[in-house]
Amino acid sequence: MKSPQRKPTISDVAREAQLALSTVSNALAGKRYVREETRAHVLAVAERLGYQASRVAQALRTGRSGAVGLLVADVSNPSMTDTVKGAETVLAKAGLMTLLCNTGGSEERQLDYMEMLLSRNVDGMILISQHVGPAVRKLLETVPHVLVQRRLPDGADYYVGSESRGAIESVLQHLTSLGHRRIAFVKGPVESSSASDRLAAFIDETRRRAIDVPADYIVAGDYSMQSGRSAAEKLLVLKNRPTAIVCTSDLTALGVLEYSEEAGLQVPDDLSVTGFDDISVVGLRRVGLTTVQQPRAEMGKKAAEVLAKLIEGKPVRQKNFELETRLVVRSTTGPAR
Amino acid sequence: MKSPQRKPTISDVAREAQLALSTVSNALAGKRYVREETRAHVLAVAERLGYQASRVAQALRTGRSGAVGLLVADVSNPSMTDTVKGAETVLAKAGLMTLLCNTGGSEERQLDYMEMLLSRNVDGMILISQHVGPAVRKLLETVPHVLVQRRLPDGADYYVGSESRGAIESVLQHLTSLGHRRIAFVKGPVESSSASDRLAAFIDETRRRAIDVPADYIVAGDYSMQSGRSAAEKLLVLKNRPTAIVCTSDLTALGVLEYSEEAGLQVPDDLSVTGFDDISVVGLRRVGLTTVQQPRAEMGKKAAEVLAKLIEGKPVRQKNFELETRLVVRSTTGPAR
DNA sequence: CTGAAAGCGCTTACAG
DNA sequence: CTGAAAGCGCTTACAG
Repeated sequence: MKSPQRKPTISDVAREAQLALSTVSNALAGKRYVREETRAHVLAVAERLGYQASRVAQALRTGRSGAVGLLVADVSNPSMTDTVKGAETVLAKAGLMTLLCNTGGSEERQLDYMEMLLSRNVDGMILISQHVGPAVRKLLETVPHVLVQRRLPDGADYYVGSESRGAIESVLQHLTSLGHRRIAFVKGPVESSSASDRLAAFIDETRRRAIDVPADYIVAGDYSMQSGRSAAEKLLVLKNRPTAIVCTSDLTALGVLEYSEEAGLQVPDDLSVTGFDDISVVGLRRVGLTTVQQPRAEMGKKAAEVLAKLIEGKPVRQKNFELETRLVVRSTTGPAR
Repeated sequence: MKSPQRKPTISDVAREAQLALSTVSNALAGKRYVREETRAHVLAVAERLGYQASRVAQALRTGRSGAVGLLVADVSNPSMTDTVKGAETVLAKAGLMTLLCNTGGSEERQLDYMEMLLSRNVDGMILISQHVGPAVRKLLETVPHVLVQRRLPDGADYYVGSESRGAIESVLQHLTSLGHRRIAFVKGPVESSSASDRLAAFIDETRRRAIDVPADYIVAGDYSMQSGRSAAEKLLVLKNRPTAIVCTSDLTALGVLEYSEEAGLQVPDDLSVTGFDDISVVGLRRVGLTTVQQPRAEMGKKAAEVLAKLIEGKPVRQKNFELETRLVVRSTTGPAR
């Protein structure tokens, strides 16, 4: 009579099957030469006892935990959430569990999490828009990892992002074709490489089109809705007010819209606004935001695919993956007055 | 000279500190009687070597993994995402890591995940809107757990939800005060206890107010935007068309709005619509959805708090937590014509 | 093809 | 207050 509480272990299976522990292990793993009958017998006994191998013991013995750390600034931010889901789904298929770490954008919390992950022997990490300073890199050296949306300029890491330059280019193409020449820009967080890519693209593209961008047309932001509001607040009091505002996140664009409409402006008659991401709600006709569609779920999936390969020791030749973006024109952009 | 690759283990610390392994372990754990000087010495050596205890080894030895499974149907669904974040944050503070499991609403995947979690010796589980059938309950028996938003009628589990009845009551109070008598209702998924709570409340409250609800005023839905669209499609062709549609999720309400406006109706002049959740975007003036605010983050936090206590073996007397909801009136509801 | 033994890195009685 | 030893549940050379 076994205690009903205790989970059966591999020894229980071995005893019940009248075989050595190692034979059971080999049979279960499907490795080495185990006679077909033996294996079948082992499997049957394991099944009957309801045996489930302890991943904890396996992890200790093999050094591989079958788990991956997923670090993200804010899981509840709609522009991250699909990436998280995409990554988790692919990881699960690859037999890897996801340890979710919501860092809130704090480097300290990020480092704490990373150490916890390392003490749990994670097989790898995915960092979505995380800090990549020296302390972080130090820890990353010891483990396979993929960076998403934020990287270091040296390009030494595996990186998945989206194509910034083409995106900004298509936004400017669209706005200038509507006659806009006074175009402002709301930046993303300074630490973010994708934010600086977009800014650089904006500067280059406006220059190329001989569009003059006064210094006060470029305002700070951090991808949040609130930063959109304050950006709008600053831009709309300018003497030579912009006729269009390019935002680098949908939430920011929504903040700009909200503030501008509260201030009595008509969109798009008085002001055109563009976003970045195409989060689900902005496609509603009530919102109708013109924006750059980013393949958010695909970015998560791609990052997970690359990481899974790295973990399995398969080579991944390409280091940088810049997925394609696409401009979606809706109703927040119109002809310049 | 140590290999730079290998992480230091407790033996390394013991050797370096010239002490027995067990003394180091005791010093680090802060347990038992270890002389202050000894402890200080151990700590210093551990620090110097950069020693981090292996959680994997600890988990195997103690049976406690310090990890918790968080099961959710869809992390990218804005009505779940704050709950996930709230739970993760509180768990992290309690020293528990979160294993994220995106089940996609499939009971099979849920069960697979649960077995994986069990094989990893998780200390507990939080199930957000998950299945709670016999197979699931069987597995739950072996581990502390808290259910969120969906429970079994027997009330045997710890449960965190939101107050459905008062919410529906306030919606009906609001609509009837605007003169609505033809009020339709879009249901949530049938397996969901909160969905059935809301339906029951709707039926009771309309009856109490002597409002007649024809059978075809109550239509199926699953909280998704798409189900809102199809619900609207069905409702708007009825001969005796409703003047108001009560939805049990914001996404559904957005779907209803979208379809109705495409069909040429004016909201709220031709039709009033209410939601449930108050996800962030519906508060924008462009959307302006009248809805029931649910304390989503708090639900996650509460669930995590309860679970953390259960794991620490502290008693939690209250089994059911129904957090308060609040009606937020915006611009999708108006007088019945 | 099968079995006996060591060991992954810890914690915890137990003895001193 | 400190140390020697067993054991958590596995996998993996190694020998047969």
